[in-house]
Amino acid sequence: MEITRETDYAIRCVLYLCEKREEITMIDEIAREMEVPRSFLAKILQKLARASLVKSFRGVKGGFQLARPPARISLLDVVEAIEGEVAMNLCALDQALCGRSKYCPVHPAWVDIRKDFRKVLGKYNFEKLKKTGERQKAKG
Amino acid sequence: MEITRETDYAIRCVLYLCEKREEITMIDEIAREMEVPRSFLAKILQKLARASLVKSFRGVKGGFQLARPPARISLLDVVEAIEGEVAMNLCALDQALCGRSKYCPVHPAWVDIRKDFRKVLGKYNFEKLKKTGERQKAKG
DNA sequence: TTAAACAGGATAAAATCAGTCTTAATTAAA
DNA sequence: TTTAATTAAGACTGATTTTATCCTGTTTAA
Repeated sequence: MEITRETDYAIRCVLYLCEKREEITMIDEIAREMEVPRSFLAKILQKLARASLVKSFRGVKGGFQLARPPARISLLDVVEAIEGEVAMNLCALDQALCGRSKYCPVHPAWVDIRKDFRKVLGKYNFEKLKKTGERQKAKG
Repeated sequence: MEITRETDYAIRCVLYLCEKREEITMIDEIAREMEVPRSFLAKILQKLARASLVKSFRGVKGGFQLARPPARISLLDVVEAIEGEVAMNLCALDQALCGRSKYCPVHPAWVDIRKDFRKVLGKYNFEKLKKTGERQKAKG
């Protein structure tokens, strides 16, 4: 049921890149600032890049940059970039994975639940999260 | 993000006990009919009993029985009986588990998301699931 | 008293998670 | 054109969790 630590790291990472909006930021900096192991973070950024959430630049002065505005990146985007398609039960993704499929009374429920979960996670974009963070900080 | 196989077994098990409403059913029968390893199922039934979803009877003629009507057992009940409190991020359960708590802009989101997820899972009770199953069967 | 059932703890194999390491490939700048 | 800085990709590894099994003890109907 929980997201993995990897996903948690990924979220921190996107959050950091949101602050650095126009700049190209190196793995080392993100790793240091967000307290994520550097080599693990490298893998995570690769996944985020493959999902087109960040752009990568190789070579000297290389690094990473958000691929679109924070308002257009949701928690769902990040979770699915790292963990693959969200679903509480794999049978909700593919009927074939559900051995007991045909007469399983729970199957339609899992399909609906998956839809609801995706909607909930999709509601939170990083622009919104950033603002919440700023309000918190203001309150002390 | 996914429920474990254990939880999946638990759901099948409750489903089976729903059919047997007034009877006391032995582990062996449930295990055989629901295709769940017997010794694993024994553990699962213990958890369901501790969560007061089923009643257990020891000794000769012992077995298990639903502790309340199917309409009053939800998917949330079963998932939490097996996996503990539902949450995508542990920080949503306990501020203290969240090292970066105070200024983490995502924290309030996890708390909301947890609430939504619980609500969604709570919507499905076993009476409803049973009916869906019957409709499916009728359609062939 | 006995046999049939569940309770609970110890143990173990398999899978997944959370990383590390090494060897490319790329690129700005000397 | 060489070099140093940077990411890309895959192999590998240790720790943790999942998915069980087994054994001993307790309860209870007959």
